[in-house]
Amino acid sequence: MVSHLNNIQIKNTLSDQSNNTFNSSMAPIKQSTKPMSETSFEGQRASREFEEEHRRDKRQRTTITPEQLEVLYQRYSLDSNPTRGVLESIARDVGLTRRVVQVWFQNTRARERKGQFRSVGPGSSFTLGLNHLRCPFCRALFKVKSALDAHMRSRHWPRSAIG
Amino acid sequence: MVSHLNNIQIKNTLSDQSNNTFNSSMAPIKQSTKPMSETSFEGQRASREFEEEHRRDKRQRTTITPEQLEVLYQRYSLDSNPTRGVLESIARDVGLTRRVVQVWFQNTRARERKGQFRSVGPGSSFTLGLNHLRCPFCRALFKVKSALDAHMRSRHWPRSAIG
DNA sequence: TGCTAATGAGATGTAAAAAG
DNA sequence: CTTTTTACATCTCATTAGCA
Repeated sequence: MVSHLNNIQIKNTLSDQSNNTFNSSMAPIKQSTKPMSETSFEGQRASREFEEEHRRDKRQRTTITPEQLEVLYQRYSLDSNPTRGVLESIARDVGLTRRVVQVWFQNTRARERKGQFRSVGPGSSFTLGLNHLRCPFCRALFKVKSALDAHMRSRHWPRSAIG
Repeated sequence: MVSHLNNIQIKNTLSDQSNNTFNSSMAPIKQSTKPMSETSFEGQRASREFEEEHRRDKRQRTTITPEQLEVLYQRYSLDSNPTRGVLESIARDVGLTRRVVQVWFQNTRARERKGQFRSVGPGSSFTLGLNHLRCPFCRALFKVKSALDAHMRSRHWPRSAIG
């Protein structure tokens, strides 16, 4: 239950960012977010390529790009519980490791259970802050739901709904 | 439960700024290469690299040139919420760090939200100090709107203003 | 002095880790 | 696997401060 009094726990993030420049200490290559080869999803991660050898003490947070997200959601709509093989296929497809994709599916399932999953349909919206709605695919912000809906329809058409 | 933190918890306010890119702090490279105006203060700033390491108590204000502004506004008109990758692309494009461009977009969004996309204070009175209109791209001043419009058309023609 | 780049704090989203 | 927690990344909003 982590009853440590880590409430206070001054986060070292302050010093983190400072000395976070690519140090020379080569940490054991855990191979998490390897710079995917020359797939269609390479652009955004260019700046992270020299981050592949992650820091020992730092958590390596993968930034999933909107393009990758779109594919992931699309596959998720087809099967939210893919087998290991399918998982690896998806991973290769989007250019992420199997582990990352797996975690994403786990988190997305949990998110959906909690009811905060891409409710493209009527009803709930992605409220955030005051009157800001964020598109789940790209990160565009909108002030009203109708605008977000229009954006979703035009830019991220849910073709998987066709039956 | 998600017991949100009511405790002290020193915030990691750095989360927004100085991220892990090759240029964390210092690095007087930020100053954009001034194309035409070779002023003297630039020289003294550049030659102060070493001293800058010790005294970084001063805030480093980047001067964005009209040329850079023009590109920034152009990209902004296409997408006011660029993804990380796009942001870096823009940064490379204009020759500024990603952080600077990011801050510019944040400030510009805030400015736009407040209804002052650029200049022109509240009350919709075009009075800018002394009945002056300022070009959003360069900083040229005009007394009447028609003059500004003409200037905009001739010098900063918005060819792709509409996506 | 006005405009605005930069900073700080609070809030939100979520990838990754820990607990179950 | 699920549920919960942690850490990090980014946003808004308010404020500070640098330069023409």
